[in-house]
Amino acid sequence: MELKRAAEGEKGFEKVFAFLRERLLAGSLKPGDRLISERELATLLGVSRPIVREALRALTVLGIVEIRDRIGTVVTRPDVSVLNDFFTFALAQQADMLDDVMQARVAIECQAIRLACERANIADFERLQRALAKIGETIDEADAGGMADFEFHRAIVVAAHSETLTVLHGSLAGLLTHSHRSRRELVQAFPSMKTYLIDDHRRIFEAVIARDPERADATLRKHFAIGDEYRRRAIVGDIDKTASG
Amino acid sequence: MELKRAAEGEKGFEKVFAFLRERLLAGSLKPGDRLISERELATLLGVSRPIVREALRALTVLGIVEIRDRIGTVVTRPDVSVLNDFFTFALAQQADMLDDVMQARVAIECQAIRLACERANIADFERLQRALAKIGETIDEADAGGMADFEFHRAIVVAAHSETLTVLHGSLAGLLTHSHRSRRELVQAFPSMKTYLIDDHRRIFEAVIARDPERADATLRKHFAIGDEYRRRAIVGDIDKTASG
DNA sequence: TTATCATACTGGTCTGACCACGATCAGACC
DNA sequence: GGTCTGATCGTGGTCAGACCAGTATGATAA
Repeated sequence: MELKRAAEGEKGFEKVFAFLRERLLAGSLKPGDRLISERELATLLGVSRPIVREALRALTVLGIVEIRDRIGTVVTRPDVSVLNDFFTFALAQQADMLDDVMQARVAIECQAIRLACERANIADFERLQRALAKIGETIDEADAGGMADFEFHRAIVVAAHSETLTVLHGSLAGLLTHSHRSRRELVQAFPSMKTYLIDDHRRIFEAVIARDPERADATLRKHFAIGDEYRRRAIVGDIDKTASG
Repeated sequence: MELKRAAEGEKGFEKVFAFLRERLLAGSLKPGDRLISERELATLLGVSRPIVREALRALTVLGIVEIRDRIGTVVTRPDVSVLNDFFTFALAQQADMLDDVMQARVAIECQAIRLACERANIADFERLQRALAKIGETIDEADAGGMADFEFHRAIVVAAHSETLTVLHGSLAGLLTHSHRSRRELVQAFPSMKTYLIDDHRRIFEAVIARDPERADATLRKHFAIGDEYRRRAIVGDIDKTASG
């Protein structure tokens, strides 16, 4: 794609950034590797050092690279915390993005649970079971409860044994972390939510145990839909009429 | 001029970045606002211009700000597409697992098609229709055929009207681009694949038109599964016994 | 009033320098 | 011979001033 014009057409910052991007994407620069010095990079690409520093700083805020004072620049393992930075900024005005990110999380998790049904091993089952138990134990605690919820869903993705899905889910879930707290406050407003949380997660767990992808997917999807419904009611101010039907 | 390094604790880049972050989070800098010039910012914070540029560039890659040549730096509306860079880099480092990335793509696309069933408008339908027609027209061409295939799937995601999904799909599809060519070569080896390609995409299209999320998801999922099956056979060297199964 | 042009300002970049500190290895010391 | 020490070199971190190429604006000319 656009990787090939790296050394030629672009100029200045773009040139350096594209150069490094190419190496990073191609795999010739792996996590742990140390880049050549800023000065060498500058002369190599025919630009000045400040420009090189712009590019390195850009990669730094993207979490791709780490500049170590008086040591050098090393490639790091992508860190999700970058997304939190972005998210903090993004949320300053545009709160509607949350729903969008949530859609992506649902996507990843539903695919993950399908794979989990195929690939999960005993250890995965046990992890899910522990997370499920934790959800029951911490149902009345806001923070711990949210944590337990998060752990359960993470366990699903881990059970899929797909690193890509794990990374994506971790990133997306991280973005949603900020809203977790407010979401858990719903539990106080909607007493019926407690049984929903416990039963729903148990049903999801059972579907995975049964290694039934379709059921697991459907159950998980329904789980998210109900969560949305609760949130919708909270906005409307409709307090717990769920039992009435 | 005196150097006031101990002034604010942070220094250099951090100082500028923190300064701007404050204004951005506090809301005193809103989208559309134009920042003061780099030179003014530099003298204001007691740093040099290159440092200011590092900070501005950092905000640029985060999608918070846009540097316009000879115009100035303006605050932009946060855009999810900045995550594209991050995900591209992050996923590239585990590129050995193409199949893994494919799973993520399936995840995104299946979720997208569900949303598309709800949100697609006439323009989306028309785009899908055009892409579908293109697939039929280019069925015998390797490159154009692959492009048409990609366009169709992209049209699905676009129809979901979710920027996050679009960005993620774009990143993942980009990573899979390298394998596209080899995949299209299968069409030559498996004549039956032509009807598969055309009919399958048409069925997917019809499901979206019918606004039937379940059917669309299932059909799309099956579409991917069949593609996998063809690839598996190609590896085994089993040439076109598809009609039998 | 309108059209043209000079000027001041913007970002984009380069050059060359200084600092403080880590790494390294030769030489001194035990 | 082995260990310690210290000078040198390389690194990132930063600065100051300069030039370029366009834009925006206002003053001047038509």
